[in-house]
Amino acid sequence: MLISLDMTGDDPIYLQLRNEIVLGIASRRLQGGEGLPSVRQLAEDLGINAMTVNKAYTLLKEQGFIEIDRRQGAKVRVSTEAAPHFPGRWQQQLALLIAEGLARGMEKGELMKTCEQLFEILNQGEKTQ
Amino acid sequence: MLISLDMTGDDPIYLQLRNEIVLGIASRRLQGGEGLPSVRQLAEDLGINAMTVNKAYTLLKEQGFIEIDRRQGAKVRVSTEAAPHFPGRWQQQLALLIAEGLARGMEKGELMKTCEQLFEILNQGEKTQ
Amino acid sequence: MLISLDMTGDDPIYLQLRNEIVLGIASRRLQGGEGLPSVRQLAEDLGINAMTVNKAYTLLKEQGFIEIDRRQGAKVRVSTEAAPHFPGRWQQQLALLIAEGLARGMEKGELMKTCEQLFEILNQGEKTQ
Amino acid sequence: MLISLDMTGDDPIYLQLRNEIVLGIASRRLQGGEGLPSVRQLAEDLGINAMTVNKAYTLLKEQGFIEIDRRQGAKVRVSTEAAPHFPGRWQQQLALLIAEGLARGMEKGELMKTCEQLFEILNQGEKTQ
DNA sequence: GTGGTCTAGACCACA
DNA sequence: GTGGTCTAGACCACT
Repeated sequence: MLISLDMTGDDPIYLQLRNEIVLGIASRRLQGGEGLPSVRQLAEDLGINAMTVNKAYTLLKEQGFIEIDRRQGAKVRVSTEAAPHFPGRWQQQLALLIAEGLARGMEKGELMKTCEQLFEILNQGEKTQ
Repeated sequence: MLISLDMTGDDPIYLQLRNEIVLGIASRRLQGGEGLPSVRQLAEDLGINAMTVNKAYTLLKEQGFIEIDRRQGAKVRVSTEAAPHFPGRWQQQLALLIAEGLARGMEKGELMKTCEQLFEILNQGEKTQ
Repeated sequence: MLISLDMTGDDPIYLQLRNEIVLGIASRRLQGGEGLPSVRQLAEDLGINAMTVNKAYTLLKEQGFIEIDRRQGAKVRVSTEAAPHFPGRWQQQLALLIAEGLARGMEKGELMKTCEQLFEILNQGEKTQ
Repeated sequence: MLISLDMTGDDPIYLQLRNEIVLGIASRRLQGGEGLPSVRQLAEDLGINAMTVNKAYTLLKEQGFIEIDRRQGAKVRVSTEAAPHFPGRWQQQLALLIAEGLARGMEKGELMKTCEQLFEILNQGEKTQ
């Protein structure tokens, strides 16, 4: 799976990495149960600090996207049960994005169509960026 | 319009303020053409520094949500035709949120329903948080 | 002659007005010796404060573009002899603009062509904005 | 690279600093990819506040002249392909300067020669002021 | 180490 | 009155 990071952008690297992995899981390029590269391996491949990768993995674990086994390394979580402090923050962010569209005069149909398209693209395992 | 800020959270105050105003515009609690409080006034009301409010206003101006008139202060932009560097970043963020839902096993219907509900709540001018 | 002002933009109104008049002189929509509207008249036409117009006229007089006669009002200066503190500042600003082009990788031919086109457009008395 | 600021003039310091850096890039005193001093370092060297330097850097970043890397600080952008909201404003300013020349009776040849000279001076990496 | 954010208080340009 | 700029000093996030 290709991971692209922008070192000069405003977003912290560990967040970019976390987001890329979430996108990978959603598009099933990363299957449930599939193992992730080790922290050191991935750090070397991406040319970044191991602590940065570790931070991304820890975040993903806290948010319920992956599981970390000290012996087997990290792997994508299979079934998704409860996820810590998920819905509130997520809905809040989604509401903000929708508000931005509304504030710019976006119609309901236009918004729903965009959401549906993005969903389909991800669900078919194609790459969005 | 009530504005609530979390001074202890991780999100910068100027961003929270910017977001609250965007939500206000989307929900029409702030009408197009309506004047916003002056930088100093709002800073005093919220108990924050004027430069912080200034930063939020400047950001909103750059993103096309408000206009700043040297004589009358800031006011909500009426017709939001021009949207500087909008769609790319916005779609990217939306795709990420949808991916988070997908990665947690959310169904398409569930997602679309959530989006629609959020849209309706905002469009009816009710408060979301 | 049409004068368009942007009340919400970043540039001060008196400067916008000064610039519009300079453009008018350059394109000969305002002929040498031609009288300008009185301060009060122009202020009323444009819907701005008379002091703002006065400031623009004073600036134009200081820079040698117009002459102000207390009895006859303001009129475009006919022959252009010496102009106070002109060349230094003007060359400096021109150098900065050219530098911006260079810093963005603009070629010499591209730059010269742009300058020539702008010159011709103005010299033919057509409107540029 | 020497940077001279006029603390008593009308131009904001952050703008003067921004302009000096643009001139430096255009004249290749600052090479593409070259690192700029850190915000604090430059502020101390110039005897100004760090936030003022920060504002100049942020502006240069938004206008595509430099990149800011959280790890290595700011550096001159190598390939300047993307130029956010560049041409319109730039042409407008250039047209105004040319109009000032025209309104003072400057001939076409004189203007073109001046532009060419300024271009060559910058392109040869010599200092203009 | 880096840049990003925030504060309290000041002065200035504009209208 | 408005926003724009600047200062000195502080704390935080990221790497």
